[in-house]
Amino acid sequence: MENPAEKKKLILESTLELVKDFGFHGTPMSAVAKKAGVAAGTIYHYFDSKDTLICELFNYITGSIIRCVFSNDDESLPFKERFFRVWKGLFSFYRHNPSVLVFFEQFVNSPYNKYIEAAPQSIFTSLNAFFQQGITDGYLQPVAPEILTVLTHGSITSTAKVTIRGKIEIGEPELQQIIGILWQGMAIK
Amino acid sequence: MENPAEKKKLILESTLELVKDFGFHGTPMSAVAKKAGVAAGTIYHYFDSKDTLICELFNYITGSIIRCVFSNDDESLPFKERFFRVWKGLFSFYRHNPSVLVFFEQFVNSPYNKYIEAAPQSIFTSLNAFFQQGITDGYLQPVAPEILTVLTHGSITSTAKVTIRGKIEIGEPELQQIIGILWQGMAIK
Amino acid sequence: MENPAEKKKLILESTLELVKDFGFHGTPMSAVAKKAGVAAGTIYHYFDSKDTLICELFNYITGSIIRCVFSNDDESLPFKERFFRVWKGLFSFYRHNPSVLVFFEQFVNSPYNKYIEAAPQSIFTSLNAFFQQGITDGYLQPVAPEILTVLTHGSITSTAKVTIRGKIEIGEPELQQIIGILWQGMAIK
Amino acid sequence: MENPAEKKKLILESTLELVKDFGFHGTPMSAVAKKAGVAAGTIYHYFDSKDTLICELFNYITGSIIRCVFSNDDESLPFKERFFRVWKGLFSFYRHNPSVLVFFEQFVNSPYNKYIEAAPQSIFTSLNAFFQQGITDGYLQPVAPEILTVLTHGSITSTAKVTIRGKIEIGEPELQQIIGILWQGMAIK
DNA sequence: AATGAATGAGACTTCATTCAT
DNA sequence: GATGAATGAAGTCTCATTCAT
Repeated sequence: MENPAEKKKLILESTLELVKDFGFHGTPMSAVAKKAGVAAGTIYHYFDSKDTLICELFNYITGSIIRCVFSNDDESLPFKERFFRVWKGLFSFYRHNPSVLVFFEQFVNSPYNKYIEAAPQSIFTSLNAFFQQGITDGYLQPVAPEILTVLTHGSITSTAKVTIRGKIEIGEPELQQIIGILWQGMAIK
Repeated sequence: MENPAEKKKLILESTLELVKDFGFHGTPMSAVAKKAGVAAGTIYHYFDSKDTLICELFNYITGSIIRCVFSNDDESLPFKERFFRVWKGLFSFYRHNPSVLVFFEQFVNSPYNKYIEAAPQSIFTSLNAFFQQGITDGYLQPVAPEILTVLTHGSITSTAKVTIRGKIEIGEPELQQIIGILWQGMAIK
Repeated sequence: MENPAEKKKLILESTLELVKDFGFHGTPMSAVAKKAGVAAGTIYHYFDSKDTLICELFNYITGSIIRCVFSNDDESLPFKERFFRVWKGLFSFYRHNPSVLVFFEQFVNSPYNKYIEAAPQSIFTSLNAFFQQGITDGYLQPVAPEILTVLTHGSITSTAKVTIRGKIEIGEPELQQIIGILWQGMAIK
Repeated sequence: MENPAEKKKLILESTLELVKDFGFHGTPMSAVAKKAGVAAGTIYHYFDSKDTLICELFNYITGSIIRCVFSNDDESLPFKERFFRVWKGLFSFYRHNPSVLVFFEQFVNSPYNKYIEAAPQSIFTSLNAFFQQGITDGYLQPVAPEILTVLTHGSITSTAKVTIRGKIEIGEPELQQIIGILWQGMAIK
């Protein structure tokens, strides 16, 4: 924790956990400070304001989500398998990092979303590229890749949320059904 | 505005608009009062607290969403057409009532969601019944109807959100593509 | 309750009960209205303000206390017995009407006490006269009657309070001891 | 004022003065802050709530009253003189610290009194011990010491209150009379 | 860099009082 | 006379932010 970068990360992670449980407004800076084990004033050495902290946290988790997508993709595999792997990889990431999913959803549905424009990177950009390639290579129907991105990401987050809440039992067979429905609708033939 | 029920509705609608633009915490009771044209104290004749107001508003919009689903369905039509009509009806409703969509998403992704259990009605219940019937009647694949509900509602809200934000141009052809993808994946044959 | 005087009394009694349990500030006019079974506005037909209500209630209970003192006195009895009867009568009254005692003590120890000057009657006036007579008739030591009044009333309220709170067991023998101590100290010989 | 303990004390003393003049509800936190020369929010670093502040203030003045009793007692003196000294010491303390007396009386006669059970110390405990010793050593009549405590404390506060209000002229001779009455009633012989 | 006491604007809420019915 | 919805001033309390140490 002596490393400044480490301390900044510690503050971000603490905020992430708290926002999951209590929301933006249920998370005072004092609570972040306490969870991170630093003084309230210290946070302001790393972030200009609470809003800045929230926005930087969004960029931080966006990076982790994008890395997840890339780490699960393998261009040498058949495209159908790539699609299944990417879907399941991102689903698994959200399922096991519910605080990321909850924060992401809170952020994009809140007034903060106006800052998304300014974000240096986007989950959707990388997924768009993935689908563009699938279309170009003749595996997917020729629709706007943005549409496939939205449908896919929406299905992942929706499924992850019901799974996390435990309202529906989602096992491996159900996942196969869900991805299969999407694939069948999106694929050529 | 003379009718007490009207005034309560007026407060709910005012809150809905403000939450769309400013979020829960960006919407002080004083702003609700001002927009509704009542004194701050008056709100407390109709709602015990801000939390109560928020939760009642959730039930209020849930009712309007459910009515939308029912009003667009017509059991005498072919199931495929019913699916398209319900999807487009709900999409259209969200698209033209963005404050409902934004509030709904903020609510379910916030700590308030723990009060959903206690809600008297649910959007998902009515969609579940719709899909159960499609499965029973042999039009849809035999997967859990809850899964079809989640996928369908997720696709509607995701599409509505990108449409509202204007990032992607979504016209009638694109809608047909999107619903077509889902239908092709979900339908038998 | 149809009689206006009855309704005024009803409001006073309702206030008395509530103040015992919740104090002045813990007793909103709305609670008084509810307990009295009238509308909030109705109270203002009988009392100008909450302060007026509180002060009139003080006068109201002062009257009941004074009547208690007089009703227990009997000038034909020996003075010692009169003293014992008055003491026990007032003690018994407070003990069985704790709301009167609590209200009285709250009132005299609060900033309202500045209105006592304007009160039309006083408990102390009648007790002063009682003791003056005892002094004049040679039964009590020649000290200022106000002093005897204060000592006596203080002993009654103090004893009543500990009795009501149940912290000390006060039975008939203890009462005899207490009054005996006072009498022995105050009486001649 | 640099010492944190000093600032806490400053807030307590400010509250004490204000409550004397305006009562609990006549003393907003903003007034306490102003009198103490701190910001409103600062009070909440030292006390969880207004109720906590009031209760801690009760404990604070209880401590000062108990110290007064002890500082005026001297076990080497004859018991009668000890009694006179303790009575006059406490009387003098209340007389010159009317805010303590007024606060104490307001507190014990208010709904706050339910918190007295939880108080770490009590005036009555120390007086009880004093009287128990007087009984054991054969100077006082064999009645429950709690009774003597109640009578004595009641006589002190009653006398102090009339003195403070200036309604009766209480000089040294009158004090002697009052304590004499009590002593004569309580003492053996 | 780090601390955390202090600030004070502003949030939620209460409630004495009014007044149209 | 009676009602009770409506008012809005004022109260308690929170919390993002600052700054002397």
